[in-house]
Amino acid sequence: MNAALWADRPTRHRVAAGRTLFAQGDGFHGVFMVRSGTLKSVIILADGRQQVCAFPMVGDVIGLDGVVTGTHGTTMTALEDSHVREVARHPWAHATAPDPGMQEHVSELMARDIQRAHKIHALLGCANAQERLAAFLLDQSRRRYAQGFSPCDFHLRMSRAELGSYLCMSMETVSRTLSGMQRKGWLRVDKRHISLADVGALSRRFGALL
Amino acid sequence: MNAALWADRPTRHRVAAGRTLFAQGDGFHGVFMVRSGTLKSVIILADGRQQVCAFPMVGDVIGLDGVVTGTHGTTMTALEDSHVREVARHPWAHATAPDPGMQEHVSELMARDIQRAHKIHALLGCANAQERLAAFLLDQSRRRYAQGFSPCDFHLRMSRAELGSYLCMSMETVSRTLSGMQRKGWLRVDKRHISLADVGALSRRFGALL
DNA sequence: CGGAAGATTGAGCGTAGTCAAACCGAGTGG
DNA sequence: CCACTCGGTTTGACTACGCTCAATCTTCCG
Repeated sequence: MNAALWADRPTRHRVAAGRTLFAQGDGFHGVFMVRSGTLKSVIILADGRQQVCAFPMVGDVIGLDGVVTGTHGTTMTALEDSHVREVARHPWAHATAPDPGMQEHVSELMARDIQRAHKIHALLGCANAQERLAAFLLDQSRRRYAQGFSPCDFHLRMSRAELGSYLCMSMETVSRTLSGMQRKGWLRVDKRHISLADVGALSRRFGALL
Repeated sequence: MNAALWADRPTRHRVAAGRTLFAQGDGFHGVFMVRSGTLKSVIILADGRQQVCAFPMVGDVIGLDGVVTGTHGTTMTALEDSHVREVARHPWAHATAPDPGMQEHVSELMARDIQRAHKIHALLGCANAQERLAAFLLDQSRRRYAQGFSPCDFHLRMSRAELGSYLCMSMETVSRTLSGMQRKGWLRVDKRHISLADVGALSRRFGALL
């Protein structure tokens, strides 16, 4: 809400593309807010299987999951050169009266995270491959638009495999489904660049999923 | 952590089986903690499709998602007669200095919710029907055990259809998979009663998913 | 130029969904 | 007491969506 709250905290970090901010199992460092760029949050199961849980972007708060256990539950890797700001080192571990305004704000962002997770759960349970992908693209469109960019043209920062993991489908299905949508004239795909032909029509067809 | 914090709040509610505590779209009432019983949290998409997001049980905090938007994002229905306690009516809506200890505690529970959501996402992405169901049963086993009950015998409070929705599979697949596990001698199924034959063996085989 | 990583496309297969029938237990009422 | 309904469950048969395996192509970069 009011980012100026932490203006006096000089705890900025640059995370180069491909570098990890923190890894699953690491001791809890703190909570960060993404200032620029895109990252991916990955869970690694005990047997090595991996799952992308989120693609945090500008404004998102990351590292919250470590609050409970004291160790991070996911590995956070930058998909492109990104900047994050540490908004709280030990927001709840120390009983030393924390900044109430900060905690209030972080709580709101946590609630938004929970809501988002529920929606993804619904998406995975209710939607097929095409619907999932369309919903994801519409979400990306919205978020880019909210940042002042065109809602019709944007670059995906993640590989087909990463996107597939996030949406719980194989990268081949991602590729095939994108091709199919292009064949239907809904969008244009050029590598990772997406041009939505008619955002309104897409929203009307797939908006129920968001 | 210290439930005594709110001991002076007499805001308890009884929710009879089948009744809803709050519905999607309702104005935000408050945050509740489950004191007894089991509920289900359901998202209803714009086109009517439904998705079970969680089965809150004793100790879980519910209603958090309404904090951001001011309206509840899910419908919360009791699967059996349950009791909840309102732990905060408007924890963040009013800037009037809220109880910092309460907010701290709620934040921890929100973080746990986020972690849980990530694990479910991983489960849906990485595991097949059998693995999902086994992971769910092991989770139930643990939670019952944590409440002082046997980890081997417990009652499922939800129907096959509700369980299937939660795990993103059809109720027929739930039924078939349970039958298959019984055939392998891993457990006994009698209606909604589950008897795990060897929790250790199950954990060894499917523990990687939790 | 050659190697690597990502993306696309095809062929074949398998898991889980859909449709349908039968079963079961709990209520309800004739 | 039996017949009936109704919701939940089980099981079968068939289908299809998406996965796996594999080949090809592009782009990027040493």
